Amino acid sequence: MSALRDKILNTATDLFQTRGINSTGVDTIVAVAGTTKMTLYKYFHTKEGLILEVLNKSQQDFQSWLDNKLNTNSKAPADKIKQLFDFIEEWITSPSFLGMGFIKASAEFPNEENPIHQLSSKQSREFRQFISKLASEANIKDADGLALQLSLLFEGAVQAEQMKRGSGAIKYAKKAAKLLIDGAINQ
Amino acid sequence: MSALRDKILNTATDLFQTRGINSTGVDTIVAVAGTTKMTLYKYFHTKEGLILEVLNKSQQDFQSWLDNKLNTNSKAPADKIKQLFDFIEEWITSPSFLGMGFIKASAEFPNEENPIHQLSSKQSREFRQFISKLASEANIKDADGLALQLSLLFEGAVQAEQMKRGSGAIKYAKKAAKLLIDGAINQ
DNA sequence: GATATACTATACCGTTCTGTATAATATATT
DNA sequence: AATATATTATACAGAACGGTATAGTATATC
Repeated sequence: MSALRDKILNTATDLFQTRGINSTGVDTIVAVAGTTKMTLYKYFHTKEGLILEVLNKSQQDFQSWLDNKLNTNSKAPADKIKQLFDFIEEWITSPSFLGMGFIKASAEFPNEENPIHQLSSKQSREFRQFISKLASEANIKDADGLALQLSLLFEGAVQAEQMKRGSGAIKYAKKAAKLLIDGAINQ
Repeated sequence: MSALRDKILNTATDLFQTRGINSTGVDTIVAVAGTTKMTLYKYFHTKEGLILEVLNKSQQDFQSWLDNKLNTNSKAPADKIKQLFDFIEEWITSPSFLGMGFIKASAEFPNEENPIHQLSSKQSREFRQFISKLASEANIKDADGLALQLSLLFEGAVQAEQMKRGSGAIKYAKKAAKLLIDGAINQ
C-alpha cells in the first residue's frame, strides 16, 4: 500500500540482520529509511509489532521464492525433494543472503513465552512441515523423520553461513541430504 | 580464585542463556548474583569482557565434559566417533541444558568484526576440528567433510532444542549421524 | 591495635532506549 | 479556495543502559 511503510519494513529487515534486533533502535531505522518516528509508529504500533512483521515478510519472501523455484524446475514429486537443497544452496550463496530471520530472532528472544520467540518457533515448524509434505508426496515412508533431519541440515548450514560468510557448509549439507533422501526412498 | 567472581560468571551465564545477552543489564546480573557493580567491574573491566569470559568458560565446560565422557566410555578411535552423538544427546536432553553459548552469541552479534562474533565463530570452528580429529583417528578418509556434516547436525539439533525444549530433534540427528558415519567408514 | 584488602552502598554521569505530544508543512481532493 | 490527509520536525518524558566516583564497612594479616 504505502511506499513509506515498505521502505521502513525493508530497512528494518536489513538492519536487524546486519546489526541484530536488540542492537537496532527505532531512531536508527527511521534515519536510514529517511523518515521520522511519527510515521514509523503510525504504521507499526510498537517495535515488537515491527519485528513480527519483519519476520513474517522475510519468511513469506523465502517461501514464495522457494515455491516458485520448485514449481518451475521440478515436475515429479520425487524430483522436488531431490532438488530442494540445490535451491537452498542458491538461496544461501546469493550475495543478498544475510541470514535467516527466525533463527537469529529465536536466539535474541530465548524466552519461549515471548511472542517473537513463538513466531520464530512456528516458522521453523512450518518449514519442517513443508519439507515433510514434499517427502510424503514423493511416497517416502517416514516423511516426518526425513523432514526433521533435512531441516537440521538446513538450519545448521544457515547457522554456519551466518557465522562465517562463504563457509561452504551448504555443499556438505547437500551431500548429506542426498544420502539421507536416497536412504529414505529405498526403504 | 574468588568465589564472588565465580558467582558473577555463573549468574551471567545463566541470565544470558535465559534472557539473552543484550537484554541482560549489568544491574540485573549484580542484583541476582547478590553483589554490586563495583565488584563486577573489578573482575571484569567491561560488559564485553564479561561476555567473552562467559563464552570461554561455557565452551570449556562443555568440551571437558565431552572429553571425559569419550575417554572413560570409548576405547577404540572408531568407537569414539560412533558414540559422539550419544553423549551429545545426553548433554542436550539434560535438564540443565539452556542452549549453546556460541550459537546464540553469534546471532546477537552478527557483525563479523565484532570480538564476540569472532570468538563464537572460533569456538564453532574448533569444535568442528575436534570432530575431524576423532574422524581421522578412526581412519576416515574425508575426515573434514564428515566433521562438517556432523557439526551441521549438531548445531541444527541445538538450534531446534533452543527453539522448543524437548523437540526430540536430537534423536533424528543421531540416526542421520550414524548413517553418515557408517557411509564414511565403508569408503 | 594498625594497616591493607575486599566488598558494599549509593549516588551519579552521559547516553540511548521506546514511545508520545505538538506544531508546521506538503500534497491531493473536493 | 477550502479541506482532509500524509508526512516532517522537534522536543520531550521516563526508564534503562554501561560505567564511575565517593564513602563506608567488614575481615584478615602483620
